[in-house]
Amino acid sequence: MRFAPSPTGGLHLGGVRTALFNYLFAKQHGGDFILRVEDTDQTRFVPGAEEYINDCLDWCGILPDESPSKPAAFGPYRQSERKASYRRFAEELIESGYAYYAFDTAEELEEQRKVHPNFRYSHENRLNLRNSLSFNTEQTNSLLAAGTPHTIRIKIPTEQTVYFEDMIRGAVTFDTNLIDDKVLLKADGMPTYHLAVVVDDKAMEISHVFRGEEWLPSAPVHILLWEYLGWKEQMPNWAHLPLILKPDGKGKLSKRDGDRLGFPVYAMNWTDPKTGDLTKGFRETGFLPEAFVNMLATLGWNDGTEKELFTMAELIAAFSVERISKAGAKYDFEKAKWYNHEWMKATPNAELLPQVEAIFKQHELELPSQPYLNDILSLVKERMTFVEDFWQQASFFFVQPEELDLNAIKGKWNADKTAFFEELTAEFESLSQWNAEDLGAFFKEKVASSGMKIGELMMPFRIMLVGGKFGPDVFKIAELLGKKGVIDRVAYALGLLQ
RNA sequence: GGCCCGUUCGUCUAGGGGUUAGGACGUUAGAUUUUCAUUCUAGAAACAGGGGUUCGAUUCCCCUACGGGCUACCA
Repeated sequence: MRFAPSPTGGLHLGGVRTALFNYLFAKQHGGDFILRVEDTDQTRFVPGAEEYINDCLDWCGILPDESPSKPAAFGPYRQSERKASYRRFAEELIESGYAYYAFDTAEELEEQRKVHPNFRYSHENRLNLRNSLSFNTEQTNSLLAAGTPHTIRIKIPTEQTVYFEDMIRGAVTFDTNLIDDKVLLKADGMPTYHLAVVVDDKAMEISHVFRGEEWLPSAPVHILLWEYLGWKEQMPNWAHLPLILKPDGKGKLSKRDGDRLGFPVYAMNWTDPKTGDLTKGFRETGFLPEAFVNMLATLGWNDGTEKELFTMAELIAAFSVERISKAGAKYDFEKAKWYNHEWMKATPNAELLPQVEAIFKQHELELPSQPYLNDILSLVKERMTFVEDFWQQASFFFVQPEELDLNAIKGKWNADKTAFFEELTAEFESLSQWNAEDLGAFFKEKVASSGMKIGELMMPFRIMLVGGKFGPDVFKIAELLGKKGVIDRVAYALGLLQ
């Protein structure tokens, strides 16, 4: 068995999900995994896209089979390199009466659409248009001999019902009277997607096609093509996946929605080589690949239990195409963040540390020692949704805050409090133990003997160390900051309070 | 307009002829944390509508409505 995710899979959330489902299915059934990259239209082909898609899938942990049973000869194919082959099959269809040459220019057809708003190139009007069905053999041959630009169109039959069994939707039927004669080969000699998928899937011996629901209406054309080319027996199974929709409003999720609503829609940063526009990726937004994959897999699929957190191995074991839902899903970035938070907590520090260290580079700071960093990460990890949050949560450990939120304490400040902190730090000097527990006990004892309330002194202490009303346990912070750090910060704050 | 696909809390979904219609995100309240966040507990919140079939429909069938997709020499 071989599997092929949709052609542009990798760029967009939906595309990555298609590839993921494809991968899970292939892993379960022992199939090779092929990434099918198609560049049917050279003007649309984007340099670097193929490598980018591979990098995205690699980051997600979706990897082509390392030892495919039939490697080189089985693609992935570049359509621009296989022009002759597509032409040959298109002409074969003409010979067998399933297709025809069409000489109408794009402009002529456009004109038709202006006059007849519901214009379709079909059995209803094909004999009134300029093609090898309405012309006699002589006319056609002379046009061909003169090198007249032309397309090749499929001749859709009348009065037939195309039926197929979709792995997700079950029986789907189409009335051929309502299907138009799609272009198979364009005037420039390149195939359209319709011809290309069929020819390539045959050549690659694809057994299962996973693609988005937007392809459902063209499925009958593909099925007819498999039949007319004489390959009916080898036709793959189809699975049309539900679409991922905009969180608000209407329609499919697009990369513009991400920009507009402030979340990524691509797996990784992508810079369009033509426009230079950057589209932000989940990786660069701070998502862990495990969380990204988990979030994608549970968008439109579940295992029937209440389990929501899955590793890749668990997904491979639990996945089934039948349990993919049929309806489109509005994308919810809040839930995506929750997945990342859960995975952040589940990921060992050692794996997070390299990314945390990168933050120090960004801020051009000297890297603290690993054990120290590790302790701090443990302390703030569960408060973080993204690795980037580390800075917001813990930067005060490494940089003494210059701006302190003094407003919170200034109003009630008095000489007694100044005295309290001066004495406190003096006594710190002689403390032999320096850990959160002892510090807390010492602090409380000291407060009690001062006659003041603990609530009046805890907050000032926190603000002196952290700079604001946030952060983990004060004494934990004090412990990690070290004796000298604490004494310095209290002195600094006292100076500001004078 | 035509065709195809779909429709359970705001969102993602479980369920499936007889259920207190379950979970998660979000939200609200309370507890913990003498901060903030986390965490915990509790609450509000859904079967699109109408016809059948049936003793009984959220579940099966039909219609309508709504949503989405496609309707290019784009994929």
